Amino acid sequence: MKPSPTLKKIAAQLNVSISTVSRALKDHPDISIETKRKINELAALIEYDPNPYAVNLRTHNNKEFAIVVPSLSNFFYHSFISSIEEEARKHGYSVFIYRSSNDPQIELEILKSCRLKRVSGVFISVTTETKDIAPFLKLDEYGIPVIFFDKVPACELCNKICVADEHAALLAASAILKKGVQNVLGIFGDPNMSITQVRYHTFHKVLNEGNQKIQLQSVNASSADEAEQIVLTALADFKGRYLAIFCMSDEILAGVMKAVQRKGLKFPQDIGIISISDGMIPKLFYPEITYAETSGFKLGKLALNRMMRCIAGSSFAQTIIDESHLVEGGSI
Amino acid sequence: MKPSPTLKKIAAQLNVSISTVSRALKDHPDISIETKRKINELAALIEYDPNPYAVNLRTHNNKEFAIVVPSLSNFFYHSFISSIEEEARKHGYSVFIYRSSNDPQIELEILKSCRLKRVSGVFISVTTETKDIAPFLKLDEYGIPVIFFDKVPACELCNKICVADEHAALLAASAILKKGVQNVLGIFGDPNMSITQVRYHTFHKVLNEGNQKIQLQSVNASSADEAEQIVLTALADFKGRYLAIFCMSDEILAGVMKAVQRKGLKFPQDIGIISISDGMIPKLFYPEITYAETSGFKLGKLALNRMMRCIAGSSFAQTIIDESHLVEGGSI
DNA sequence: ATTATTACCGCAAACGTTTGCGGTAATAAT
DNA sequence: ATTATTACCGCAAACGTTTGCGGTAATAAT
Repeated sequence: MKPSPTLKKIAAQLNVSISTVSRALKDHPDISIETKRKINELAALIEYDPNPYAVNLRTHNNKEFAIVVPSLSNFFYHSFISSIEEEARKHGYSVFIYRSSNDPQIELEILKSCRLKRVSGVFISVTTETKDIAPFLKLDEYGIPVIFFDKVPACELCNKICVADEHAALLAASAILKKGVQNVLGIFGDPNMSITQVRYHTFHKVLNEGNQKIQLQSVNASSADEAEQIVLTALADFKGRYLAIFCMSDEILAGVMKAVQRKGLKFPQDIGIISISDGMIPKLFYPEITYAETSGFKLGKLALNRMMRCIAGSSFAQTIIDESHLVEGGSI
Repeated sequence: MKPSPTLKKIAAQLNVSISTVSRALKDHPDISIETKRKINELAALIEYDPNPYAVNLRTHNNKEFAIVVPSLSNFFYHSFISSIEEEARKHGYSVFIYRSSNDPQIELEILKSCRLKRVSGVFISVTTETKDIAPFLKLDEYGIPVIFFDKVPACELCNKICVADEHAALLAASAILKKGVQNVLGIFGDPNMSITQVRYHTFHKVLNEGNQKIQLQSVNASSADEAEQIVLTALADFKGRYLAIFCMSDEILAGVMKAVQRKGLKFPQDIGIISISDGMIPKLFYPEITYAETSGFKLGKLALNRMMRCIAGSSFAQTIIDESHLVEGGSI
């Protein structure tokens, strides 16, 4: 366990003061080029790097962003995080990721840690059980901007970056209308989640506003297995009539596909399928599933942009919503 | 931007010294219960939390692990990381995740940051281009244990945690033998990766040692699309004969399934499929794909256990290899 | 030859902790 | 009534930086 190089050691070796070394390494104009040269040389030789704890204790600022997510296994997060990281690096920030395991207690600990470490900013997708936004406001009090994404709390004066729930649902519904399908089964997730409500509402509104007669049935499924069962019974109900199934999420799509394969149905001939997705699952099937895309990439750039403004002093709260687009796969 | 509570403020308010406050909060026996009570009360009231930078500067130890991965979109990582986190929490450690984007340069920066922050330990899956292990040895010099997992460098005296490449390939090959299939197509990934070599070697060895006459053909595919093409041409070659396809990875499985669906083949009747996987992709199909599992969960526990021993002073390098098991899905 | 400017550097305090050591008042032992 | 013990607390240094301020020697201006 060898000791780390410090300013003090450089100073002693070169018979100068610690302040001089510190200033030389920061290229301060007060220091002569000759001493700067000597100091930089020695520093490079012994591989000096400033102790971040000492620096932070003194200066109270670090260049780090924290991203907090409930889980890692999510393609949307993946693209969002990649995007943020790439952009943050350009601004000289590094980012690390915390995982809350969808546990509000752990989330709280993570937030506290972010606060104590005085990170420059926090991007967070909250737990499904997160109700209390006080801890987030507290971060703000300490001058740490918080930007919510994907799973956002119901809070007016927060910065939020949302996937295009509404637009995606609209695109999917429009696609169904264009196909002239008569019977539609919509499968949605947890009815308590705002994402579900928005998608449900928009989907229904668009389908009902179209001047076609559509028999629309909607149900909620809390798991892939449940979605599978729903489809199996629906297939019996709609026997003989062409049915289009709308899947609100990848998880539901997975269950639906299980049922479709189990029954040996071909799409788009026997049945129509359309989904909202980040694009991974839909591409596993043939024909590929048609979906309204919710990619995190552009959103990440927007989020970081918003963050930089917050750091620059903007206290203006804003909700940014991405646009979606339809990816035709041939499943409807 | 309100100021943080500090020991000094508590001390001033209560007319005691900073040392007394510090000791009281740590339940030091030198402090009377009465003063302890007062101090703890005030600390709770103003929500005092020690400044981690000051603490670390003084004590040189934090209770944090870093996990470094090339990418987040990987189910094996997901289970491995979950497992590590869960276990680490029990030991009072928190963990954060760094993402190298498979870029050796970024990886280097992350390692440096880990070193400067004197994290308690690093779990890392290296970049595919990482050749130089010097930076890792340097961490060791500073007393920071490094445990490699999944993508590990060729280095004898390192702690490594590996998925059960050999065992998984063996299980898959044995399953094929048991089914008595005559024609086998093995599709493997990048032939330069050690993981590919091990799986290839074992798979071939087991199939050839079985005293059955098997026509085995193996190819490498660097993408899902390539795997799909391979299957399409193979189906023409093996026309009329029952074929079993072994997929070394999820990516290859995805390509294979594309071809199988495109041709409208049913498994296990028309074709047999078996894979090595963490279990997500295989469960999307019906029947589910039979696969040899490479789960990170148990491995994570083992890795953390090894880490705790390293921290306790063990300098003994060890390679831990997980066992795999076959998950029957009905695809062969 | 005195004064003002410039170039260069160091002192010392501060950030917020932890901890060895010593010190006083109260109690217990001679 | 003196000495030894105990209970409780504070001083001060240290961790490794940064930075305002002042200070000296050399140069430029009077």
